Amino acid sequence: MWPDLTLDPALPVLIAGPTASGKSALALEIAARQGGVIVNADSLQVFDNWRILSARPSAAEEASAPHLLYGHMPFDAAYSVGHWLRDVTPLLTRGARPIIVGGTGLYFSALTEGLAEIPPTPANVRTQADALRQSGDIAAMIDALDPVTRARIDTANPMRVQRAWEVQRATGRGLADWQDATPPPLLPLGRAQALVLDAPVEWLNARIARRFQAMLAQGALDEVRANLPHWNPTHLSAKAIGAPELIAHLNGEISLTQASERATIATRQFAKRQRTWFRARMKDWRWITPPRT
RNA sequence: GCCCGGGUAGCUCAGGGGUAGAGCAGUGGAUUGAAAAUCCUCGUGUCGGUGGUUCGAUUCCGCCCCUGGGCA
Repeated sequence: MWPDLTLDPALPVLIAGPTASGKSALALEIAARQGGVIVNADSLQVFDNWRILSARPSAAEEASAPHLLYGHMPFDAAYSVGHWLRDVTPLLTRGARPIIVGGTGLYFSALTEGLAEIPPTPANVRTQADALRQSGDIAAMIDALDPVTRARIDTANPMRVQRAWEVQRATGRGLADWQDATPPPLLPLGRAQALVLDAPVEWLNARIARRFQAMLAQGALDEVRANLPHWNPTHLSAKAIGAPELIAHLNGEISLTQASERATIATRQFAKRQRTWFRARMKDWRWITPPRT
C-alpha cells in the first residue's frame, strides 16, 4: 500500500492530513509493521459520542493496535489544545513509540513548535466575555488590550479578540507577552518523523462524499438520535460536521438528502482549511501522496 | 393550438436603452487553549437564438427555440 515508506521504528511518527485522506489506515499499517501506539490528534475524535460521525477507528481497528486519546472525553466536556498537549506529554516518554495521527493542525503546531503556558480562563471571566461579545461591543474588548497584543491579533475576528481579552482579564498580562514566553516544544520536528498526506482535491472530494454515505450506512443517524435528548449546540462535541445537519433532519426541518449535501459541503470546506494550514505551517514535513483507492 | 409567466455567473435569483449584481457554491489566505471553531480576500458571464428600431440593445419590437402554469 505504501511501498516506499521507510520509517525508523524508534522515532515517534506524526501523521497529519485532511479529513478522509486515509490517515488512520496509514497509522494502522505502520503499527502493524513496526509496532507502536496510535495516538489521536483530532479535536473531535476525543469525544465519546461520535464514533461514526467523527470517523474514529472502528472497534475492530482499535483492537488490532493500541489506540489512545480516542473517545476519552464525555460529550459535554470542555477540551482544547492545552488539554490535548497535557494528555500527550506522558505518552512521549513512556510506553511504546507513539504514532500521532489526526487532522487538527493546531495540535501538531503546539506539539512541534510549542504552546504558551497560559492558565485556563476562569468560568466567570468566560461568562463575562461571552456577554461582552454578544452585546456586540467588540471595540470595548479591543480597547482593553495592550498595544502589542492588539497589533498582533486579527481584530476583525471576534473569537480572537475574546481570547486575548480573557487572557488579559484573567492573568493581568497581555496575550502577546505570554506568547513571547512560549517554552520550547515537547517534540521538535528533528526528533520525529513528520508526514503530511498530500491528497489531490478531486480525489479527496469524491472520498468525502462517499464517506458520508458510508457513515449513514453504518448507522450515523442512530448515533445522532442517541444524542438528541442531551443535544446542546454550545457543546464542543456539537461542532462535529454532520451533527447539526442530522439533528435538523431528525427534527423534521430538512430532508436527509439536504442534510447529506450540507454535511458534505461543510466537510469539503473543512478539508480546504486544513490544506491551507498544512501548506503554510508544515512546509518542513515530509509530504506523501496516498495510494489511489 | 391559444393565453400568461420565465429563460442573466456552477446553482437560486435581482436588475435594466450606455455591454450587469447578490446569496450560495468555489478560490486564495489568516489562525499559540472553542481550531471539525472563527475570520479576511476574490464576481466577464455568447444577459436563450435570430432579425429589426436606435448613435448605442442584454434591456424595446417581430419571429423561432426551450421551460413552468392555465384554457382547450
